[in-house]
Amino acid sequence: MKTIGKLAKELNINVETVRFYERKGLIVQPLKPDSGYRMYDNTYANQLKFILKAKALGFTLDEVASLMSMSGNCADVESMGLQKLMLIREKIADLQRLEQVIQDMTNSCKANQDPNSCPIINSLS
Amino acid sequence: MKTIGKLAKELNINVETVRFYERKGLIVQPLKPDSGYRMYDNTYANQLKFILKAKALGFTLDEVASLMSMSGNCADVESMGLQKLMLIREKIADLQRLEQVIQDMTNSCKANQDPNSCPIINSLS
DNA sequence: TTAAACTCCGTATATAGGTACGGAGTCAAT
DNA sequence: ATTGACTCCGTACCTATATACGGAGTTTAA
Repeated sequence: MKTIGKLAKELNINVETVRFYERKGLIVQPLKPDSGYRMYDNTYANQLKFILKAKALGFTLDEVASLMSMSGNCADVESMGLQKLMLIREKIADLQRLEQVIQDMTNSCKANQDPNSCPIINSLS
Repeated sequence: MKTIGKLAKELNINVETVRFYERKGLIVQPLKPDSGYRMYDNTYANQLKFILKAKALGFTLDEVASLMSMSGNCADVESMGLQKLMLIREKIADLQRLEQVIQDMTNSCKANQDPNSCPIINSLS
């Protein structure tokens, strides 16, 4: 059993973040003995690690809450994963289009002879 | 010369957005005759189109302000474009790694026989 | 035993890029 | 002349994800 400070330090996150996740309903408020201090056991650490990993995969906190409430129903979880996958692929495609446009622009800058007329500015104007 | 409402409609943006860009310093407040109404000429429409195009390319409003203040100095503009290009490429690489991870996860869901144990949840736990 | 460190709670602040509101004044069409 | 649409301004609100603050109570270590 550890206080919120120890827990946060162990997970390398902020104390306020733990309380924030509690307010968001991602974790439940743990028992608070006489002192009024929250006391956490390892199941809390594991839940928080789950949250952090899912977040790192690009799931929003609301989505993390959903994942946690699915209690392992594989079809539901897979469906959410596939949905996220589609979004990721769309984002990649968008960024690749953007990459092409900006690369073309900067290339025409390189080819440009007149330093006071910029092809990028011109193509935006 | 048109009022803010006509201008906004022409550009398919919100009146409040025009005022917001003014507050941000992206455009200057135009002359206001007796009525107190802002009156815009075409140079404003062109400036706003510039802003909208640059925004669509992923430049932040602060960056757009910089671009506009460079007054066509091509080297500076090119440098900002290259910087943006690097960021875009990093984002693409990040997303592609993510894509791989989530795809592997959902694939192992498909291969999973037990509907009450989910490989995704397990790998997050 | 006392001082430092920690925790409590509610609320405010931050980012980016807007959107919404409300009361008062103005313009345009009938 | 009136009514509806438009504009003014300042300010509050929105999303998402936290972080910061302040005053009061608690624990811990020297």
